[in-house]
Amino acid sequence: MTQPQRRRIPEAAVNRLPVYLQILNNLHATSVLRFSSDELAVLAGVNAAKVRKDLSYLGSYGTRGVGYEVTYLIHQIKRELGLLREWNVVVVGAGNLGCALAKFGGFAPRGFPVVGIVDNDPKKIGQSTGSLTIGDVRNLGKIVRDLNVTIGAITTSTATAQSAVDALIDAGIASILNFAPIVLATPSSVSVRNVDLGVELQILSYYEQMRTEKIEGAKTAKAPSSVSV
Amino acid sequence: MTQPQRRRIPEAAVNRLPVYLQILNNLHATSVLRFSSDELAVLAGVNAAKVRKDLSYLGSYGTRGVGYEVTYLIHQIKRELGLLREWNVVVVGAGNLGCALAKFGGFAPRGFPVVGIVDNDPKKIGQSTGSLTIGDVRNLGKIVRDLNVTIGAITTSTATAQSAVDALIDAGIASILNFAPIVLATPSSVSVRNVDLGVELQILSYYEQMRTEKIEGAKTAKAPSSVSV
DNA sequence: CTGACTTTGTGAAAATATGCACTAAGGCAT
DNA sequence: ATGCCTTAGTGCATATTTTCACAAAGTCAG
Repeated sequence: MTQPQRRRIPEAAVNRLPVYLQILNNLHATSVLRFSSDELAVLAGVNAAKVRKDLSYLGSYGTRGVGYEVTYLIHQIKRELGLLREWNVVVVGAGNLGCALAKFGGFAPRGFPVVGIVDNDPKKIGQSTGSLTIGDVRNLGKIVRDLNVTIGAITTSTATAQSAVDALIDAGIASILNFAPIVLATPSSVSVRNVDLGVELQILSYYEQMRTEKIEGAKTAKAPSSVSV
Repeated sequence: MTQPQRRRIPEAAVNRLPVYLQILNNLHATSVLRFSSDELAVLAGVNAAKVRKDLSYLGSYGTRGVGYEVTYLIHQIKRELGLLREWNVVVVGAGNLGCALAKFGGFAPRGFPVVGIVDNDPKKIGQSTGSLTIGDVRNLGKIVRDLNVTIGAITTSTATAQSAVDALIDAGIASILNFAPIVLATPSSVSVRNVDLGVELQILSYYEQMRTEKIEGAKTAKAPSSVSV
C-alpha cells in the first residue's frame, strides 16, 4: 500500500458534498473566510454533526475552537469529488432538451464541457446547435475516443434510451446522466443518475396528499422537508 | 379513529413507488396482465424482497403463487401517491426553463397541469408562452387561490430563488420543485425537491474518479450502479 | 501561564433501510 | 382430493445513516 489510503466515502455523504460545495462557493463570493459546522448546517438545512462527519471523510481540515477555512475546504471537496480536472460530456439525443444542454454554457465553467452531441435522425445529423455540429450516433465510439469523453447524457425519447445507453457503454462510457423516464439496464460497473421530473412531482404529490388528509382526519404524516435529488 | 388507518410509508419506499408505476404503465401498454416481484425487481434494478416489502406498504394486493395484477397495482400505487386527482402547478420564473416547462405538454396528462407562470420582469409580464400568459409574481397569491394551485416550480435565477419560494409559501404553497442551484430556506412543513444537474454531474465525477484511481492503483471503489434522483 | 470558552472530531446509540430465508397460500396436474 | 410447485408476505439479521454527547484541541483575555 503505497498511497495515503483513500477512505471510501459513504454514498449519503457523497450526495451532500456537492451541496456543501455550492454553499461554500457562495460564501467565498461574499468574502467569507471561515465557517463553523453549525453555520454550514443551517445553510444546508442539515444537522451540524452530520456536516462534521461528512467533512471528516475528507480529512481533518478544521481547527477546533475556530472552524473551517472556506477556500481550503472548497479545494478539498473539489479534490475528493474529482473536480480538479474537467470531465467531457457527450449528449445523446438532439431534441429540445439535448440541444438546450449543448447550447447552455453553464456546465463548461463548472468543469463539465459538453464537447459533442449525436442523434440517429439523418435529418438532424450535420446541423449545428450552439457551437456544436450534431454527429451520427453510430460514430459515438470515435467521438468518445477522439474528444476524451467520460460522461454521457441521454436525452433521447424513451423508446430509444436503452439503445442509446448500450451505445454509450459500447463506447466505453461508465458515467451516465439519464433524462429519459425509464430504468436503464446497465452493468453494475456503470454509474447512472436519473433526472425525472415526473418522479419528483409524484413524490411531492404523496406528501401533499398526506398533508391534505392530515387536515381532514387526524393522521400523522412526516414529510422530509427538503430533498436533494 | 374512523378511517382504515393509513400506514406511513418509509421515505425510501416512497421514492421508489413512482419508478414501479412507470414500469407497470409500460407493462400495461404492452398488454402484460400479471407480474411477479421478481420480474418487477429485474426491471427496476432492485432486490425482489425490496419490491415485495415496498408493495406491502400499499396493502396485501398480491396472490401467492401467482403474482400481482398490473392494472390493479397501478391503481393502488396511484391511490397511495395521490395520483387519482390532478395537482395544479405554477411556474415561477419565465426564463428558458420556465417557458419550456409551461409549453411542454407532458405533465398535464400525468396529472400535473401547468396552469400558470409568473415573473418579476415587467418586460415579460403579459407576454404569452404556450397557452399561458406570463403573470406578475406579485399576484401569486391570487393566482394560487383562483387556479387552485398546490405545487410551485422555481425556475428563476439563483439570486431570486429565495424570494420566489418566500412568495410561494406566502401564497400557501407547501410543495416545491426547485431548479435553482441553491438550498432554499423553508419551514419544515414545506416539501422541497431539488433538481440540480450540477450536483448530479459532480456525483458522477466522484465515482468516475474512483474508477480511474482503481485502475491506476489498487483501490476498492464501490459505486451505486443506478440512482434515481 | 492559566482558565474560560469555542468548536472539531468521533465513539456509541438510535433510527432507517436492506436483504435473507422461511412460512403461508394459492394454483394446477393427476 | 392430494400433493407439488410457485410466489407473496414478513420476521429477523445485517448494513447503513443519522444523531447525540463528550473528550480533545485549539483560541483568547488577562
